[in-house]
Amino acid sequence: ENIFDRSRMAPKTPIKNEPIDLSKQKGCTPERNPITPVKIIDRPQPDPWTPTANLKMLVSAASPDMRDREKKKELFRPIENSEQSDTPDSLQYDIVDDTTVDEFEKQRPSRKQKSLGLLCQKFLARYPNYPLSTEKTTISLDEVASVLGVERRRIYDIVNVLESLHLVSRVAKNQYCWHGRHNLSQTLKMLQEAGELQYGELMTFQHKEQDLEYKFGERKKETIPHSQDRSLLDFSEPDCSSASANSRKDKSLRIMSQKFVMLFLVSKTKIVTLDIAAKILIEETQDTVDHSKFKTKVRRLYDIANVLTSLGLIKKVHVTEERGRKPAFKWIGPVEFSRKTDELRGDKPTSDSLPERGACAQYQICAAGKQRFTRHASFNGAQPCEGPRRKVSSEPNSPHQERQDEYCSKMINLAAVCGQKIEEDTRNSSVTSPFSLLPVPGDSDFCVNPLPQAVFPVVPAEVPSLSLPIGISSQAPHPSMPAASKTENGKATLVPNQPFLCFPSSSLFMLCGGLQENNLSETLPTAGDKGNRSAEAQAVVPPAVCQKRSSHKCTSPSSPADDEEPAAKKLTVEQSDLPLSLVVPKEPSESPKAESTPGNGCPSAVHLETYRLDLASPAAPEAASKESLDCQEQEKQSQNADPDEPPPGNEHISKENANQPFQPQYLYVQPTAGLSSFNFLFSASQAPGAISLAANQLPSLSVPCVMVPSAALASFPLVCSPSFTSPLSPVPDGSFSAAASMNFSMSSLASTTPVFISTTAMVTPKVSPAPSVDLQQPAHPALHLSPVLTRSCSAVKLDSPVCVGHPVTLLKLQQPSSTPLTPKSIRPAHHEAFFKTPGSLGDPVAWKKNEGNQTRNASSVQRRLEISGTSPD
DNA sequence: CACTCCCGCCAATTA
DNA sequence: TAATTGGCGGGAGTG
Repeated sequence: ENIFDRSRMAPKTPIKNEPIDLSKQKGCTPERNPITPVKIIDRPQPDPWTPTANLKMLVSAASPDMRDREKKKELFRPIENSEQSDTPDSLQYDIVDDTTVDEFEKQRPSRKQKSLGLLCQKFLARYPNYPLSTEKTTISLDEVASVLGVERRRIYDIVNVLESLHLVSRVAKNQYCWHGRHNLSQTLKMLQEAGELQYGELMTFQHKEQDLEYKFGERKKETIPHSQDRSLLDFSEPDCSSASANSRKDKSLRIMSQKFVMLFLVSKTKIVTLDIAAKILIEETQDTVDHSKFKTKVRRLYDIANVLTSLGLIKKVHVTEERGRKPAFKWIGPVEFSRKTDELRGDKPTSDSLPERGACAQYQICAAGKQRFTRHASFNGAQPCEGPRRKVSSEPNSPHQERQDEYCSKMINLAAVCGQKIEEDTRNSSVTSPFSLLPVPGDSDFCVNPLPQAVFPVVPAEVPSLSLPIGISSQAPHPSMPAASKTENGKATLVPNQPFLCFPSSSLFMLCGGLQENNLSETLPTAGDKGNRSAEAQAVVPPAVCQKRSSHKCTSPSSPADDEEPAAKKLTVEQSDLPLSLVVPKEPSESPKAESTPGNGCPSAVHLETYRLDLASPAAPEAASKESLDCQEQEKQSQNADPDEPPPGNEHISKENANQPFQPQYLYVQPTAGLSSFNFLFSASQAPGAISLAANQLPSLSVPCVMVPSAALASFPLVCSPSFTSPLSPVPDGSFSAAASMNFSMSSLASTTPVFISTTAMVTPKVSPAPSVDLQQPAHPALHLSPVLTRSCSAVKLDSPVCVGHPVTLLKLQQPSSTPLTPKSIRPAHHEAFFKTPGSLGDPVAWKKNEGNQTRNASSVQRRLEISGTSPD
């Protein structure tokens, strides 16, 4: 392509041709360039005349308009062509320019060519979506600005939004570190959680109230009264005392961006209209909002929306209301993860859990002030690149909150609910999905490091297929992304010589063999309920199988049935795919089985589907699921699928257990998008029942499990295995019951850092041959868990790292010699702070907030659940 | 004309 | 104090 371009370009800009750029870029960006669109990027490289930005600057100075325009055009062209339908025009345009004199060029590049969205795409094209952990990609603002031919100011617009999603972090002046999408799902989860806290109630309302106006008026009032909510929100408002300091921050594009994203994540329809968003984001009450302010907000939202669109997270649509057609954006990014969390947490969040989380989230998001988070460092903490942060000038923001938001969100929801027609915007529709697929087998990031001694049977080959890079990647099969599909089709990518499978960080899998002991007891009635939520696919495998897997791909017939059964299994699988994340409404009584059946009308199923739709590439999930299926899973699924056996999930499970000797079993949850951020590991021994076969159901948490951030998993092999059985399990809601012991590994750990978690005991990384077995779980899992956790399942939400941290069970190996991470990269402190439970945080404020909200939250949650259950959309 | 949103002034923050 | 960031809103491009 480069050549091509040059040939094309050469005539135009002789000067520009310099190879150097290429080298530069390479240096900057790791090899992996994303997708085709990236190519576009490549062009820019060639374009850049000078290796040094300065030079460029000079040149541009010399012949400002012309040069810039040319550059821009060139840069843009590729993108436009690929993305936009206008192509024809643009092409002509380009051609003309090329051939003709500069004069033509002067016809300024259409405004579109200068759009922030386009610029952002160019920007993104320069960096891999999933950079290797080893490579640190630093972004020099000056350089990027010069290369892209724009003023720095514009780069800030992009970077700020990216930073809000933790795709980049500020390392130093003029320097940002590119993280890529590795943490995106986690970030989104967090945002979702935070969003739920802030806006969750609204959702409920919307459901109830159909009348928009009603909301505006009365609802607003009602909501306001909840003073407690306020506390949750850290966003300081201008009025606050600290206003001066905070004011800027408050309005910051970053925060706006996060809030904006939250709205999407909270919204059932995933559609948010600009005006509503603007209203919500405006601090003042809606009524007071003056027009100018509103206008300004909208402008900003466009800026943010452009970037998000470039990221492939949203797309433009129009909603038709009574009043007319309004511009809106629809979330097309991963959704499930969020759902999962909910589910996991259980509907019934204990009062504690929710608040806590909320608090944590809040901190991150909002508060810059308090902790060192100034720049959202909290999120970044784990990342290698992290560097100096700006000082936080002021204190904690005043507790403030925007009631408005709530009601705005309500409104939004209502609107959505009310039935608006949504039209995709033609403009954006063409946008290609930004995600690059990089599930490269070889990629270090995705590969699990082999332990010196393969302790565990590693994930079977089957598994590998499962893991895809974050939800998106999983979708590879999607037609749009042929390349991906190919790779993925292959089942597991094993790294040569390595016992472990490579998988994208997001993917989940797992397993360890555990002992079986009480398993049966574990199957609880709850399982059924929970089952719904619970992981879709779980399988119990005989030990033999495990071994096989470990060493070899699943192809081997470890389990008789496993290998074959494709069709039926697939179907089941698909459903199962849905990650826990999906909001599966917990339905109280429903047995999972129904869900398990494909096509069932179960609400959960519906949701799942919906999500899929939302996903950029709908097809992907299925494929992913297929791939992902393990033999075990397949078996299970097959069983589930079997019409013959519709036994309730619990029974089902138990049955299996009975049939098969308990031995080390593996359970893995598919890494669907929802799950992407977290991985669950269940010991086989654990209550199988808990993990209902039913695909969509969430497993009951009663089972001891370990949740690990996907990132963590990716980097190293996990060992876990709480073999103990938990007695409790009867948590009706399926939330993780107290019984379940859960350990979270912190994402904070650098991906590279190996983490081992065992419910019972610690395992040294290298050593654990059979950690699970060896370690005995204390009788009561609760011990390990923080009180909070024990109390409320909800607290345990998968996603929230918050919960993590309980020292006892968790082992963090901070710096394994093996990992190259720089000391900086590892920042336990941050993480801890970030994730800590409120109690651990010790932040009084947060704590208070939590408490205050607890009751409320719980109620809201339930409401939500109900709603979700009933309305599949 | 309504939407979008580019552009760049200039203030807040940092270094 | 100089430089970096980034809020903000005028007003232009687009349909």
